[in-house]
Amino acid sequence: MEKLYARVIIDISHEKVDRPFCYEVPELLRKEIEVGACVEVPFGKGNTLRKGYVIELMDVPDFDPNLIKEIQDVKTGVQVENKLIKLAHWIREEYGSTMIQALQTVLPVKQKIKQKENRILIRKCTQQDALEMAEACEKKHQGAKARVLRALAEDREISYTLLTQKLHISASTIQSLKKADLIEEVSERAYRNPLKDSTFLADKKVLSISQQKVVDDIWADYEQGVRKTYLIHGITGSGKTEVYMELIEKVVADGKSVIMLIPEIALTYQTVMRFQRRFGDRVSILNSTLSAGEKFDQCERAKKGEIDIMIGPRSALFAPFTQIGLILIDEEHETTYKSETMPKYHAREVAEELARLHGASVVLGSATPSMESYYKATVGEYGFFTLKERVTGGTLPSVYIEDLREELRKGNRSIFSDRLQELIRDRLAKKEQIMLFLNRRGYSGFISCRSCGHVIKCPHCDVSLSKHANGRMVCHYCGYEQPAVTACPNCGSKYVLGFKAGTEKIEEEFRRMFGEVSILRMDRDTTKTKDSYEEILSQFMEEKAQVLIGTQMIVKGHDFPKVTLVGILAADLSLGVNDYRAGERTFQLLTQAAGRAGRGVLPGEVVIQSYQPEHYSIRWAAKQNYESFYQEELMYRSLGGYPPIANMMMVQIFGEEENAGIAFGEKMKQLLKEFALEHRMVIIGPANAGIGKIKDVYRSCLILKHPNKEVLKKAKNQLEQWLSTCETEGKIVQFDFNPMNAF
DNA sequence: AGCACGCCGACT
DNA sequence: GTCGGCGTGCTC
Repeated sequence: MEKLYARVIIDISHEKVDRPFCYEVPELLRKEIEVGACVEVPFGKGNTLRKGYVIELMDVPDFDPNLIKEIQDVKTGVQVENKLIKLAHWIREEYGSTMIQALQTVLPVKQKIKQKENRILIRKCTQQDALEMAEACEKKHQGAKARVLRALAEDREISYTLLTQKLHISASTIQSLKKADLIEEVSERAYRNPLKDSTFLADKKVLSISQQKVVDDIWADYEQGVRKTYLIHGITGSGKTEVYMELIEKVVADGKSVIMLIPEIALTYQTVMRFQRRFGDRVSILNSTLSAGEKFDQCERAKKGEIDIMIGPRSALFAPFTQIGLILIDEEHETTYKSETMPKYHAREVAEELARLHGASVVLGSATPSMESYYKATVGEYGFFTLKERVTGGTLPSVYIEDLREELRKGNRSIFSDRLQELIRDRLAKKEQIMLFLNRRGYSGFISCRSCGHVIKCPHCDVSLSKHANGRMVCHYCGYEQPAVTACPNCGSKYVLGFKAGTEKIEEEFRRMFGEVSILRMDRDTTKTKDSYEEILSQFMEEKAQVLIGTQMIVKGHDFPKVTLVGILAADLSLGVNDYRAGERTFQLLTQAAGRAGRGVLPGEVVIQSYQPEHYSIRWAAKQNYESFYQEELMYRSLGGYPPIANMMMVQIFGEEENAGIAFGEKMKQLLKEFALEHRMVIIGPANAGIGKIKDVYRSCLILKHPNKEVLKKAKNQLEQWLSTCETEGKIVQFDFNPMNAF
């Protein structure tokens, strides 16, 4: 029989060994060994037995066969790591990446900090003895030992890192001191809980009939052992969160854990407190503001079963629970659920695979579901529920669409249409709040020459520089900065003008037209520090300002009862981009923005300004009609061969030299020629990316399209195979299935 | 992490 | 010469 080999990662927490080793799988253990299995292997010179995990199985060894050792034993019993490694393997296959990359996304930051910070060495003798020993060592020219002893004479305890890094002490020195019984090592661990203890007030709300129906239906399936994915399409304010909480409670009572994904931006103090009030200290959060140590602690707590519910962004999927019963994804259409680094996985798809591994259900919720999910719901692949009533009360706002071309014809050259101006004056007089939203991706206030049209670009990126309030010109992709130019570098003309960053310009215009009003501005400039985002929102909530001007970030899930007017200043700026999701994104943003008005008792009005008011995304968003938008968008998607009807795979090529990426892409195209012909797979490109260069790295891409994702995965495997053998000359290739953003 | 190997200064 | 501390590098 053919021999079988396994790649094993050794479970010792050190980056250096964080790579696979090849072992032979003995005949006897063949049945028990699978990807994710925990094994015992002889390691190192002394062949000491160590714990490791199988990350891949193969027939051909990737190491000198004479030196390969055999796996000693398999540890049975399912550990958390088992499922996570299986999941990593699936991710690797599904999205294309190295196994190491997949493991790094799935396994909680390989301890690393676990001990290093807490490993402490303690002196086991008196201060006097230590000093004497140090002197003795110095006489014997044992400098390293002496340094340790002198340091320990000062303080009885010293951290391991301080010793090894600042005093240049090697492990062997510490080892010999330990043998001499002069020092002792302790590692202590104290949990840091990011959530402050709070009073446990189970304020359970009574569900509406339609909310209760959703819970009952899903729970009926659950009790019968049916596990599938459900989509809840509920308008803003329809009380999806109450439904989630009810389901969580039931699943937790069943002894299973729950993972709830929330877009990072919506993971605010209020949201967390709401769950904490209901579930007390059995709930934990994971987010980017947590330190690595805190994140690790939360994972440890999950592993030990101290918590049942983990809330967080897409990475929370990898919380080490042994038995997951339910995975919730709120605002499931959000693009942040797609990873932007390798492996470029989609949290929704990974959640479904993870649920399959655990025998769990998945519940997706959104006011504007993604095309993918809605499609699956309508064809019956997902369980489907709709929540149409606002439980919070409040009426849906009246929406007006204003044609900006018409305004221009009338001679209105300001950024505010006549109707918007009129309504702004009205609200200012009534002392009600206003939100102005600028739908502008990249928000760059670019600088150009009025005389020759030359646009000033970043020398490292294929992007125009933006003018900042401090007068300098900045690149938002690489951080490059230079003083503002006074003359055009191309023609020497003095008429170089910077268009101010969108929101800044609006604030200026607003003040010019409506006088001194308290205005808050929210964009990437004003939210640089960690808390500034919440800071601005709470100031607005407390009515410290009457107007809030911002980009997309202001439209996400916040309730401001006093807001009665929402102005969307240029609804179509995101439509122009060459991106098949532009229509969907515009619809979502407009719907969300419109949903901000009239959340309280006061009725709201929304003004959508646009240069193409006839565009279906804008028309249907104004009518808050998801279903009609979906039908029309689906038609365009199917015409263009885009998801959810078909699948696409983008092969992204990064390289140091200009045009080399295109040539390389051409090679890949040739390689796939036969396969493409056989499977009727469409290949588009290679072409330069929309942004051709970022941080001095040139970008190009190749696009593959096919109705069946499996065909694309096969093409990906062929390319991966080829890439592993050929000389890439420093070029990096990444795969992105059904990309979310223009490349 | 642990072990071997090899370098370099000190001492029989 | 050789003994022993100490840093370095490898582990399938």
